[in-house]
Amino acid sequence: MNNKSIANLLNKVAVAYSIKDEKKFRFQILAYQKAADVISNEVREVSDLYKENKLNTIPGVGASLQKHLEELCKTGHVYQYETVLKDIPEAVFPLLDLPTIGPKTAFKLVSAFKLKDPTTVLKDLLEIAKAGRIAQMEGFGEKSQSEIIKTIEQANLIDKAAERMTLPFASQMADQLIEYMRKCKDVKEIYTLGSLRRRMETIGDIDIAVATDNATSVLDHFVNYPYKSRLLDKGDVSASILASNGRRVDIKTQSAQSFGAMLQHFTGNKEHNVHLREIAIKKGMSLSEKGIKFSNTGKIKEYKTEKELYQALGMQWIPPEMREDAGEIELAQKHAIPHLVELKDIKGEFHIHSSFNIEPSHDLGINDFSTMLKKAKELNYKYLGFSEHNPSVSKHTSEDIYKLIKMRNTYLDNSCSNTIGVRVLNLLETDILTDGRLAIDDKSLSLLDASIVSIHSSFQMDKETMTNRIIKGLSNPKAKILAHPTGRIINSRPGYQADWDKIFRYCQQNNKALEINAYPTRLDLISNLVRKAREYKLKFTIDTDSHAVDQMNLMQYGVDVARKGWLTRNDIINCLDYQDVIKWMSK
DNA sequence: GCCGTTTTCGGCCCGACTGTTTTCAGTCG
Repeated sequence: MNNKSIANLLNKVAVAYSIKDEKKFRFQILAYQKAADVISNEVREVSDLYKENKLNTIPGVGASLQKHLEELCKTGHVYQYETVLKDIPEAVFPLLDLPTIGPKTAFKLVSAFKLKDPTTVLKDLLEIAKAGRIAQMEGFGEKSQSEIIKTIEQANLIDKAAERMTLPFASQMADQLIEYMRKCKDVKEIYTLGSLRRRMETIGDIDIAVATDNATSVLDHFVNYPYKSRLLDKGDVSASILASNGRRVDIKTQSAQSFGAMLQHFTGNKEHNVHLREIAIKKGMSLSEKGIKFSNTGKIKEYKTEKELYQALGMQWIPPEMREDAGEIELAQKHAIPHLVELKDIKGEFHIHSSFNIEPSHDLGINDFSTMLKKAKELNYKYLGFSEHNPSVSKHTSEDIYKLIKMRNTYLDNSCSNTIGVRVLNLLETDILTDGRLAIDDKSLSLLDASIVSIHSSFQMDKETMTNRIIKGLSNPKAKILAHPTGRIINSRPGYQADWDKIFRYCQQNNKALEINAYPTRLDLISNLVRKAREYKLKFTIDTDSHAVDQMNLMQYGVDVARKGWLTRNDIINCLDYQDVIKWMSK
């Protein structure tokens, strides 16, 4: 059973407790939800932690949950959960995906109409609602009935777009909207909120905050957004639309006077905010989106900026990317928040695919050396590493491969790099073959400053074989960077199974770097693994993996992931000067 | 069911919104 299904099970238990007696089980419900949340974000598999006897290292898992998880890993089921879930029809759960329907409502509906089949429950309920039978039930009315019809029909529509957006996609969508919103003179300040502001790798909805003295004017402007497909909601202070690409956009307005409190509140994440409020309570304060209420006076103090709000709670301002309740609050209380890496710290990159044809195993880039070098100059880079895929092994002898690489290097040395002041690194993206050998031999590798190595085949290996394969690939002295380490493709392919602790330890002991790949559907290494790798004091590179010159603009998203992993510029190889990069590569 | 620079017992986040109600339950972020 993987983490996702375990989290799913714990959430179901929470739902069952809500239905049975929400008051009585109030804190169990919270505990189960929290554990489900932690486990769904945990990079270590629960089944592995069980084998290593480390279940107690999962935050939010105490003695009782630990016992249940052990039973689950051992036998595949948990007696107590089965007992609890016995009275809850499976058809309840699909209804919970509908907005405005929670455990109680779902259970009432499923019971009243004896809905059994979870695969057809939405369709069945829609027919019942359309026949007007819901409005007759106690606690329901015409409005809730039409709301149910609307949300089920809407769910069918939205389902196709149910995949989360990648960060770059959401970010560009928000930029476009923000540019439009700035045309309204009443917009004083405008920011993204929620997961987008926290720079999560994938985003559900776009949330926007506006500081204004005239909410009506701002909201009127918003609902006239040209790329709107329809209006979802509009109140006095907030509104929601469905954009023409099917994505939901929410906007919230607030006076500049308490804009900081609102920004903080809606940036989250939930656990971060809960933790802050617990701290506030101990100081006799109560925290909300309006500001801080002091219990001795009963008065609410407003905050213009987040910084003032965090200060009032006795801590440093926390960059949004770090707000996950992963220890950042404790750091802020000690005024020890690291100075996170910024885009301007980046001095070059190592993973660029040009169009120079060395008859590679995988895709070529579409632009030539000089085009990419000019772009590097524009970005104020001091160096650029070319990392075409290695010449295909099946079609060439090792002697052919040697000649191809040598020819590329000659062209590169004669490129425009000297004239424009961007140094060139002779690199290559070399496949780690299934047995862990690199795709090209040492003689060819000797032509390079260093090699990026990566997995491009046989993703389905078992964990131990894959771990050994990666480590063996990295063991070549020329192999310095492990590219897109987990191999995941967002919304398409999960990463391969590997023992990350073992790989991180190897990298630490052997001076190897992990890549943070900024390509929109990769964003790999993923941020929670970055944070883990950081504990090993590893070095990282941030690369765009560009196959076209415009993709070099995507560096920001790699920096976002690095920041989310708490990295400073000292952790990152491409924040070094050229000479220090060369020194590191030859170590 | 979890957790500990007040605690191993006794706490555990906050407000808005909505609909069905005349004071509240359920849902959401």
